[in-house]
Formats: sequence, structure tokens, C-alpha cells
Amino acid sequence: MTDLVRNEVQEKLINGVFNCPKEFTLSMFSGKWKINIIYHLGKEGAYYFSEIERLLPAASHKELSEKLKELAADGLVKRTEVKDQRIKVSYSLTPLGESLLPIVNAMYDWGTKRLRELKLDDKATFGLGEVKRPASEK
Amino acid sequence: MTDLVRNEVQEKLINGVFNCPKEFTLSMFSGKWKINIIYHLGKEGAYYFSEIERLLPAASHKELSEKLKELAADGLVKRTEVKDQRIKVSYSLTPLGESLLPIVNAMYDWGTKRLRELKLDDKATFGLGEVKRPASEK
DNA sequence: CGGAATCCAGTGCGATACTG
DNA sequence: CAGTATCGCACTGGATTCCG
Repeated sequence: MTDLVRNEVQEKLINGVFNCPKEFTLSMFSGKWKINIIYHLGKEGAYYFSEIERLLPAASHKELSEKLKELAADGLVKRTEVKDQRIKVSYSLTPLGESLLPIVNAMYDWGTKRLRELKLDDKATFGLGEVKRPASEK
Repeated sequence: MTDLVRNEVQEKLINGVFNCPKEFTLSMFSGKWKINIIYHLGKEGAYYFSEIERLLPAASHKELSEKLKELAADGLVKRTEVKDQRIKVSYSLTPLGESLLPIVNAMYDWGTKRLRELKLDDKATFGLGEVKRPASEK
């Protein structure tokens, strides 16, 4: 989903039938890498595109490009072109993007705490019950 | 994705290479309908499966079934079988699930506020910039 | 009633390659 | 440097059907 959800949510918005604020919020940052981007921009300030790529080496060029575009369209991130010798593009949070930081931080804290608890449990199961494994192991 | 993210996150966990608490938290409730389920169970208490279906009529039987299973596997939701004449299954939040409520509520509040702001803008654009529209209009 | 299996169309996303 | 287009496979999720 993710983009599916985002599209659905935005369609509903356009048609004026939208009524679920939490889904809307989720759709803002539940795309791949989006929270990471928001988190880093919030914590460390502006980054160039190439810096973000280095920051998140597992993310593909395409994906990053698309997600940044969405974040900008949603008004969470500001895109600024800078003429160096080549053109560079700097990304930073807008005030709206910054207003999401408390939620991102709360998620960070919750995750940290929960991961610590899990490590105290049996390492084999992690207390998670069954886990679907993809067919192909990497 | 969604489940993709969830699977990735859990794989990493198993392999002990996990290091991103916020992704982990996101993976807990970013599947379709999951926040809705958590929200309702948190606000109104336990529900039977069939009640949840009625509560979220747009969600398919299959989807609800799968997501509840995941929520239970993640320890956020407790599954209880009740022998009526048929077997009914009751779902409620675990304490762990309840500990997510502050985040869900923060998302609710952020979304509410943001949606209100958007309504003050031009209704045509909603201040969102471009919106991808699916090929097929429903 | 609740869940699981099967089938199938629609989408996400990586790899690669091309523009300005 | 940043962004876009194309291709191809894996995954999602709706509809339907079957089991306890």
C-alpha cells in the first residue's frame, strides 16, 4: 500500500468525503524512507539530495526522488535549487514538517523501548509469534 | 508494501541487525486498517470479529482477518475465543497495544488540525500540489 | 462465525539507462 | 547533480470458495 493509501486519502480529500484524520496523518509519512527523511532533516537540518542518498544507502535513487517529491507536494519538505557548478537541490523541513517531529520522536521512543523489551525475551522468537518469511532469502 | 516493510523489519530483527526504532514502530500499525482497529479497540473496548467488520465496512473479510492476525502476532491485540452457539472471537488491546494510543491520538490530532487548515485553502488544490490520480476512477 | 486457500488484476519498487 | 522513463518481478488485496 503506502502510495495506495496516499492516493486513496487524497482522492477522498478531493471529493470532500474524507473523515479520518489519523489515516491522513499516516499517509503523510508511511511511504518507504519517509520517516527516515523527516527524522534526519528534523534532527540535522537541510541536506542535499546526494547527501540523503549517502545517508540512506539502502534506498534507491528512484525511490528517494519519488518520496521527496511527495513530501514536497504534501508540504512537509521544502525543495531549494542551488546553483553550484552543477545544480544541487537542498531539502529541509517546512514548519508543517517540523510539526510532525513530536510524533516521529514518540515513535522513536516507543520503538526503542519495545526493542529493548524484546531483547530480554527469548532471542529465537522475539515474542513476536509467527513471522512470514519471504520465499527468497537474501 | 506495508507487509513488505513489516517483513523486512522482522527479518532484520531476527538477524539481529535491526537499528531503526521508528521504522519498527511504524511497521506495527502501518498496514491497512490497523490504526483504525487500534483506535476503536482503544476507545471503545473489545469487539467481536463481526462487529469490527461492521465497524469498517470498506475493509474486506480477508484483510481484516490478516491484519488482526498480525496485530495479535505483534502482541498489540489479544484474541479470545468465546463459545456462544457458534464460536465467536473477541479482540481487545493488550497493554502493549494501549501504549500506542498516545501516538495514535497524536496522529488523530495532527490530522484534524491539518485537515482544518486545508479546508481554509483553495478547495480545488487543497494546497497539496499535484496529486497522482489512479487510471481508473471509481 | 471466523479463518484459510486460490485466483487474478493492480501496484511497488529495484535495475538500468537517458535527459538537462 | 537531480530527475524521469522503461521493464520486470514480487507483493497486495478483492472476490470467491471451502473448512471447522
